[in-house]
Amino acid sequence: MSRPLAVDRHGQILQALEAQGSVSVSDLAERFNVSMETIRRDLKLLAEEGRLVTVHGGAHRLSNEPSLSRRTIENAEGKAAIGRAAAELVEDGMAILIDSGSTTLALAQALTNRSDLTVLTNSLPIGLLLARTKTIKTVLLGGEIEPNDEAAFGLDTLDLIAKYRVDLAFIGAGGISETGAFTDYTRLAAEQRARMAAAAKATYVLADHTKFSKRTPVPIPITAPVAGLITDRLPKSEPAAEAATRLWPIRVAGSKP
Amino acid sequence: MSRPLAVDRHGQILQALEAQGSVSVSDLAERFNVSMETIRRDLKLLAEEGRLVTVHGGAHRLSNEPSLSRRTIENAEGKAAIGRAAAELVEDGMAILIDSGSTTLALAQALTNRSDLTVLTNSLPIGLLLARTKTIKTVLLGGEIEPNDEAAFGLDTLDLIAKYRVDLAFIGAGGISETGAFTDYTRLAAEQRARMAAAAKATYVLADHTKFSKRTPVPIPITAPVAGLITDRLPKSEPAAEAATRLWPIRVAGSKP
DNA sequence: CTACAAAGCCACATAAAGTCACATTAAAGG
DNA sequence: CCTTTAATGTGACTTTATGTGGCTTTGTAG
Repeated sequence: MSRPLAVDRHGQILQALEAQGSVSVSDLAERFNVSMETIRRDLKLLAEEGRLVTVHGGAHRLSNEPSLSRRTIENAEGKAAIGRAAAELVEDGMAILIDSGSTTLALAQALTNRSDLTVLTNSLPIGLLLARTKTIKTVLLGGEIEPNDEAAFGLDTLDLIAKYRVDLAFIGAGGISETGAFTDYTRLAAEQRARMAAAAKATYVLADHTKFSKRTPVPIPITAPVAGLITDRLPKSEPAAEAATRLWPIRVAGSKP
Repeated sequence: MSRPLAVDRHGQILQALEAQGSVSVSDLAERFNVSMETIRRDLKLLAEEGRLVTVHGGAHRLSNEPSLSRRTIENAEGKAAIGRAAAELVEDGMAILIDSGSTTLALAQALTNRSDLTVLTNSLPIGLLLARTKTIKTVLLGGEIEPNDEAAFGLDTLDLIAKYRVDLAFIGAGGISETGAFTDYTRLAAEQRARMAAAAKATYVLADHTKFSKRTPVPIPITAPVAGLITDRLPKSEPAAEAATRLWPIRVAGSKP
């Protein structure tokens, strides 16, 4: 049997670290189908190179947040599936816009092995991730950085969005209302997402199933037609989910298009 | 039997590498119906030409990671000292602009325990680092990302710089000429650094001692007065260093201000 | 504070990958 | 047609990566 390349694993470990802040030995072992011992050896190696810091149970990024943020990222698997499904919609040569958020980050992860793409994003982790591929042309929509999102929001960002026109936009949402509409936490974020949609020929909303039971105060005023909602599964007997199915074309990641 | 051309195989290997980032010996052997030994010889050859890096089990692109991360290590101690010295010039409540580069990244590191600051930067690592402090207001000057610098350059970035006015700017330089002038690798980078200086009441240039012996083609057209050059030590009998001492106020990190 | 499960560490086993010398084969050139 | 040469394959041996099991350490619930 041929063996997968260890360097690839190392690269992906570092990427996961960049994205999530910390990783656990057991998760990585499961993800790559190798023993925990192998992962430990990987982490030790990367630690010697000064690329991460090992801690009991895993590793975390250097410089910040020594608190072993043990919160495994919420519904990581579902988000990864959404990311892969969304990536399939992206064709070579396209210019696309990717919103900030953990679900959209999964899309960026899924795009890292692509080339001949132009990606606009307001998210710093996404920008850094894609720029490092060196095969994807990346434009960062700058502005004031919101620390919780690690992304730019504000007047400058809106200005920049208006200067571009892309084939596809992938935006996130804070929640989905009982009427099936997408909602957000703040006026600014909602407005910005709407402008992103307006800059694209077609817009897809990425939202995992937990969003159907989340209610956030501000409706996202999308004027452009939404090409689809991509999610990981539709919760039964959830009014928001039922309403959404009537409003938007829905694609459930993993099932046939 | 006629033999397929080896050159074709080399081309396809490089193409696969470009697309996937890494390739494995066993996959290639199967794909081309040749022995693993032949593939190894191919990879060795291409590695000697500097087109890829061989690893156990296969090969991967050279560009992948060691760009910024490697430069950061180069003279890390001297750069950290410069960073600390520059940080002392920053007072609470100030708005400052920090250029991209490994030396300026050291300044950002030195600022992480501060608060009540507004920092503008075109560097993604610096932006992410400072945003995570949550105590420093961070504005990312967006635009097209240059993968090697992991920072934004271009028309959008210049536009954004022009919209702000800051107390201090800390900029880097590619090298220092025999006449003591600061130089850069490209026209665009030089112009952008000059505009950064123009947006500040006072500008400091951060350059470690290795810059005195580096020659890069484009002079940085700074019109605003330079408040000082901060370095880690002045090389003896280096014309660039002598010329610089006559042109700019120089502060050597570690010595008295 | 103790007990116990999870994580880490170390030494050893093993299979895949690498290396090298040598054999074989196909193109190339009189 | 024969010889030469470059490319490729083969087999013996070495090195590397990974897994396994026994034992120690660490973290944490009770």
